Amino acid sequence: MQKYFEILKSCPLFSGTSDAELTALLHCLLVKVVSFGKGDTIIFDGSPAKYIGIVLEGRVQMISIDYYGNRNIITEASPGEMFVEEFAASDSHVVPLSVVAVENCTVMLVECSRVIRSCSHSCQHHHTMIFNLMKALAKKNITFHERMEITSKRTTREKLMAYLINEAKKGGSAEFDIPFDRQELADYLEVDRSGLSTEIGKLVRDGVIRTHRSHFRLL
Amino acid sequence: MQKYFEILKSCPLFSGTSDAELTALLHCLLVKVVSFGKGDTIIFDGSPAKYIGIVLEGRVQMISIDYYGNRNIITEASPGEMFVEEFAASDSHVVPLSVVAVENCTVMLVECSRVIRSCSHSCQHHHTMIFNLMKALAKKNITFHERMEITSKRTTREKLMAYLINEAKKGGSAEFDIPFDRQELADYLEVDRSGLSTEIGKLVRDGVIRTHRSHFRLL
DNA sequence: AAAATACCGTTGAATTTTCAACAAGGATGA
DNA sequence: TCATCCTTGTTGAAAATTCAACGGTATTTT
Repeated sequence: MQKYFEILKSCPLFSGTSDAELTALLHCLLVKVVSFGKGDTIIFDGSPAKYIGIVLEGRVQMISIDYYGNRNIITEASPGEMFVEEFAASDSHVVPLSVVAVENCTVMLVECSRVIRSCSHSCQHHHTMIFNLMKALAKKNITFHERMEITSKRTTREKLMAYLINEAKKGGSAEFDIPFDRQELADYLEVDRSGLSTEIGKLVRDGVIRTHRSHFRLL
Repeated sequence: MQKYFEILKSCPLFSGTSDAELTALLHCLLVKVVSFGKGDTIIFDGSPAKYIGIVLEGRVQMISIDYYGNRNIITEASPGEMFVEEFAASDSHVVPLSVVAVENCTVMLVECSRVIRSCSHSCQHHHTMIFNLMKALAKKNITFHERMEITSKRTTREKLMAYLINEAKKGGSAEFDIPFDRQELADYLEVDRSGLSTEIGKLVRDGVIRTHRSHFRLL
C-alpha cells in the first residue's frame, strides 16, 4: 500500500491531507486494492454504484456499447484519477457503463458511503473529502462539457479538429501524443473509423496537420 | 422574497434546511434576484463563473452556438433547479455557454464563494450546502450521461427514439409533452430540423408513435 | 526470426444527413 | 376578423457518413 502513497496523495479526493491523516483515513475508509489484466472489465455495466474508483497503476476507459455493437469511449482515467464517483455519490444505484483496463492496472475501490458519512474519530477529514469530492464532480462536469463541445460538431473533420486543438491546448504544445489508436479515437469522437482515417488523410494533404499513429502535430 | 420560499425550499442546494435557517442563509449568502423577458440572455458565454443560478419563475435553457451558427441546447432548468453551478464550483473561471430565458422568468444568483466558504455564525449550514452541492453535481453528471446516451446514437431515428423512450420513462407514461418545439428538439438531439421532421413522419406512418406538436405518444 | 495479430489507410457503394426553399396550418396581435 | 409571424412537414439535390472489404505495415508473440 505504501508504494501507492504518492499516487494517492495526487488524487483530488485526498487533496490537503497529510501523510499521517491519509494513513488514518485508509483504515477508516474500508478500501480494496485490486489488479486487472489488459482488456479486463473492472466494473460491469449495470452493477451496483457502491464504490469510488481510483486508478493506482495503468489506465482505464469508461465505455458503453449500444444495441448495434457500437462502442462509445466516454472518458479515460490515469493514475491518481477517480472514476465512477458520480454514480456512487448520487442516488442512482447502478453504474450505466463499463470500466475496462486498457493496460495492466491496479485500482483502489473506496466505499462511497464511508467517504460521505462522518465517522466518530475523524469528522474533519470527512468534511474535507466531501468538499474535495464536490470539487472533483464539478471538474468532471466541465470535462463532459468539453467533450460535448467536441462531439456536438456535425462533421468528422470538425470533431477531429476540435479534439486536436483541445489536446494541443491541454498539452501546451502543437506537437503531442493522444491516448487513443484510430479505432478508439473514432469511438471517442462518435464517428466511423474509416471515415476518420480518410479525414485525417485529407488534413495531412491540406497541410493542416502531420501525424504518425498516435502522434500529432498541428501546423 | 417570501413568495419564492416554497420554490427555494425545493432547491436541492437548500435541502434539509428549515424555514428559519433558510431565512438566515439568504442574508448570509449575498443573493440577487433578477427578472428577464422571454428570449433574454441571462448569462453570456464567456462571462465570469461567479454565481450559482437558481430558477424561481419561468424556464431557462443552457445553449451554445458554434462557429457556423448551429445552436446546441445542452440542458434546461425549471423552477427550483440550479444552473451553471458546475462552473462556479470548479476553478474554471468562465462560463462556456449562454443561459437564455425561454419565457419570462425570475432567477436568483448566489455567489458561490459564499456557499463554499464557511462563515463565522452558521458553519453547519455551509457544510450542509457543500454536501447538497456535491449531491447536485453528481446528479447533474448523471443527467449528462443520459443525454450522451441519446446524442451518441448515430442516426436521427435512433436519437429520437432514445429520447422519447427516456421521456416516457421519466414521466411514467407512454403519453407526454416534451419541453421543446421541433427546432429545439433538433438542437437538443444535434440533428437537422427537416431531417427530424421527416423521421417523425416515418415513425408515425410506421405506427410507432403518435404526435401533435409537442405532445407525443408511444404505441 | 518467423508467424500471427493488430493497426491503419483506401476505395466504392449504399445509406443518411444536411441544406435551401416552399406551402400549409396554428398562433398571435392589431 | 384579418394580417402577420412562427412552426411544421415536404421535397430534391448535394454533401457527408457508414459499411464492408482489402492490402500493406507495424507490432507482438511464439
